[in-house]
Amino acid sequence: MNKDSQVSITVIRRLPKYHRYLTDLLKKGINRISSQELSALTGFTASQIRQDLNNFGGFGQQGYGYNVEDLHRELGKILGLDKHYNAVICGTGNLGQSIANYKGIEDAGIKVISLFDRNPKMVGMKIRDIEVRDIDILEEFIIKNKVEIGIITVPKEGAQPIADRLVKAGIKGIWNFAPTDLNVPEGVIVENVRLNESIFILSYFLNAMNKK
Amino acid sequence: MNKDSQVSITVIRRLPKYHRYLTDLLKKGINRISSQELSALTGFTASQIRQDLNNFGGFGQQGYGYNVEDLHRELGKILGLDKHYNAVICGTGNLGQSIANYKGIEDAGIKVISLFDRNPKMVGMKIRDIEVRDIDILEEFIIKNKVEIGIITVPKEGAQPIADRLVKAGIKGIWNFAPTDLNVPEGVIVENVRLNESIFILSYFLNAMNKK
DNA sequence: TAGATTGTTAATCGATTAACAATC
DNA sequence: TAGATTGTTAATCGATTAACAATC
Repeated sequence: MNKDSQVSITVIRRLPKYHRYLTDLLKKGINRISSQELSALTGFTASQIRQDLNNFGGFGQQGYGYNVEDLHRELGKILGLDKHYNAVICGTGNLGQSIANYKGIEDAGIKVISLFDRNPKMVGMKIRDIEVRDIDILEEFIIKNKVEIGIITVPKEGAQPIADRLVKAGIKGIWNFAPTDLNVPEGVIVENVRLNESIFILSYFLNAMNKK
Repeated sequence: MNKDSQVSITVIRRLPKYHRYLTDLLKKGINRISSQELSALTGFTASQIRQDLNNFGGFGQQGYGYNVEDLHRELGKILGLDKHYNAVICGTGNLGQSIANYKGIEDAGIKVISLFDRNPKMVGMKIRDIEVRDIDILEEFIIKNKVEIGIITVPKEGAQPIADRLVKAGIKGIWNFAPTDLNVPEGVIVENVRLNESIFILSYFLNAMNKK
């Protein structure tokens, strides 16, 4: 319905980087930036930056550039950082615990309100003041607490069954750390973190470099 | 020098997914697959798959398709999974510990042989049988043990100084988990894992979805 | 041989870059 | 006003898809 939905994924994936540098600039007290200066910071071309931003409206001013505070705020809105969501983490292995301790998640307006595990030894424990609950009460908890995001840090094999349960309980988005492609109905967002693919890419380039 | 280096990064980033599905097929004992079947699995078009693979040579056979074992092995070689590298993890926070415990890293032929931290309370501890050493002896250790990969899991501010030290000590590749863009000399590979950007993207699509 | 499926060229599509008029 | 820099159109570049001859 809105023009946001037509903006290509390649553009969207550049937005967090813009936002990150604007956060830095804001901290430094810089209140004005040109596309050329942003280009020097981000490595994207000035032309591309202007094109990207203009997908969402004219945030700049001719002869001046962009106001850092305004642009930062607008990008934040576009990224939905002003919205608040409850999340749960499924799987309390090392990765699940890392995510529970990861502060960056709050910058996206997301609050982890419970962890879940099937291991009775974990149930009842607290990680950064967040309680670990039995995976049996997952659906019940999600519905009761208006949880909209499920974070999957269980092993590969368990990921799809958990995703199915999350979806059935009404979750809207999944942050998936399991190295598998989840099948979810249309309308449910899945964002994958592919550690395995990332390390393979590093290996590829090391290998390619050595061949030269 | 070799044709690999001309292959575009968009193609390279699809290779791990091919490899992953071929690993699955191999486990299932399936020994033949067509580009069309691979398409159904991966979601890439059959045409794209044939194009991608032909960047590295003709692995298929007309009228037959691809031999799963052969293709799996060839992709493994292309990704350098047959090579072995020593790695160290800098930073023993939750993320560093997760990575130390992450088994997927071994699939890339990478062995974490030490962790480093500046916190004296951590030094001397073991994580999954890997010793935590004082960050002061980082360079010495790298040179002595032929370490080629540095994994950065320290906070944002510490990332660049650590990267500089890693590079000076002769490291060839960096797996960077800090939310910052590292400056390294040409020839040093940096592969970033951007948890902050990933969660922002999830937020974006949740927000976009709700607007519809 | 007939059928199937690759390898590869050509066509299309989309993303990036260049250029410049609009305008602050 | 003159200078600077955006917003936006046009040109270029690269990636994806379609098509089909080659060939197993």
